[in-house]
Amino acid sequence: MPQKPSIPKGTRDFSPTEVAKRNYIIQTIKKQFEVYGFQPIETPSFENYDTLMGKYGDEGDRLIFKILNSGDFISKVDDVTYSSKNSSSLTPKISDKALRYDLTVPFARYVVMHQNELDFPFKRYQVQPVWRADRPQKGRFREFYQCDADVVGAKSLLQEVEFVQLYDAVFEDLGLKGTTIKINNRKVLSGIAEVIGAKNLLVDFTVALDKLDKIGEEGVKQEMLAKGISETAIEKAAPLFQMTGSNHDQLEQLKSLLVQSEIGMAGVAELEEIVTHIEELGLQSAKLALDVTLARGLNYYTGAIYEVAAPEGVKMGSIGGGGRYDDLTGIFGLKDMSGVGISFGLDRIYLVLEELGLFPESLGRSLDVLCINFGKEESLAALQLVGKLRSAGLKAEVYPSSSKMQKQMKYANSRNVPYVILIGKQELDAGTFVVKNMENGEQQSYALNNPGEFIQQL
RNA sequence: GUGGUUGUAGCUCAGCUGGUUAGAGCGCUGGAUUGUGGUUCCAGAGGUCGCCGGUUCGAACCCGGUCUUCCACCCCA
Repeated sequence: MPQKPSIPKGTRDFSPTEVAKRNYIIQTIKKQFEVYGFQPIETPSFENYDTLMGKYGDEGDRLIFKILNSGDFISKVDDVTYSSKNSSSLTPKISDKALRYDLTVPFARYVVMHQNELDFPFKRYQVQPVWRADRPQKGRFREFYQCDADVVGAKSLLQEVEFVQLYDAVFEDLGLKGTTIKINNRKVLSGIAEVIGAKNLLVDFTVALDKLDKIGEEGVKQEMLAKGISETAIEKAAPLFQMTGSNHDQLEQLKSLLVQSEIGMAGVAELEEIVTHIEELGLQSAKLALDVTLARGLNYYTGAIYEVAAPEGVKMGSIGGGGRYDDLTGIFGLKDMSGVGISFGLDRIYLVLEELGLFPESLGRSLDVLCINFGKEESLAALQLVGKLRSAGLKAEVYPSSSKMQKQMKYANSRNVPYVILIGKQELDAGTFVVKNMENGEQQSYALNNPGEFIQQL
């Protein structure tokens, strides 16, 4: 009985066309990363269990794919743990490796391990798959690519400014107009929590606030109440729900709200500097928008937070995100190493470009020229010609067998080949080859000993 | 992790209150057309109805389980 082929939930096969499109996005991103001075590194697909666990919160721990130990791992578990049937205490005893969950934590580990070889500030980029044991949905996979660029060892806000420009540059290159780069600052959120007297409920407060555009003002208030935030605190936070106007208008409103909070004012000052710089430098097609409700779950962010929204009308979660983390390497024993970085979600950008029809047409072209095969003698001449075309950098091939012309033409058609070359008996005798333009059907004849004439026409 | 949803030919989908040999369009293969594709005409191939079990004289259809898809939570790229 043959096994029915299948792949795990949330994973995908990629066809030649899909790979071409994905590579197009990756190359565009990598090119800008390098133009901005980042260097590539790669890290293993799986890390030590302890490297990853505890870095992403309880929710994150649940979504990490653990790798079962090799050998007779179960016999090494003590009876008490084994019979307790408690997954969280049993897992670390039967698994000491786990699949990479993102690229930031492995990068932090990398920086600490290689600190003596690195020149700081160190700017690295990394394009690799990550894995999450999530339940798949549209734009959510269990295996997907992240494209990260981070700087460690530089506290200057100029880095934050550059990352906004980098986002803009990539989306401009991809022809993706109208993206919104949302920006906020963790210090502002801390300040607000402080001012309203909910300092110890910062996380619950920000998570609830983050949902404003989704569940509305009433929904947010209810969730805050449910999380134990007092009504007077929520009352004080009320101005946040009505923040309107330009980035600067909103900053002014924040200032009056946060005047009592040192950390809050520091966050506002940072935001102001970034926003002002970007205004002076200008952006090509993206829009920078201050969004006080932007929270982002990852708890290692300490300063700026970014999130990129697809153009209006495209229903898709964020296509990129990032921020400043002052002490990411601290957990691995390297103190005072500030980092800031951004990430592009390749798979989601793909879906957005597909939905908007923004992939260049040439990506579907796997072949520039197909040579029709008329028989033994003719195909030899065809191979010689194809060799010259290949030297000129054209993707060219001879149809492998002298099937019916109709079949060969159909093949050319379905492979989207723009030019078909015919070398039959007549041409061979005359020392010529005929080029058929598949788009308009026009045919032109060239000398076999001078294919350069044809190549120049392209 | 919670709740829901989907699965029929390579693709997109029909298939009535359970009732003979499960259909269409597109695609594919062959022919009309022995040196010309994307239009047309003719013919043909192709299906364990996701999988396992149950109810029934009888199941694509009803029930249970399982896998998958998509959606809402949770969270997130």
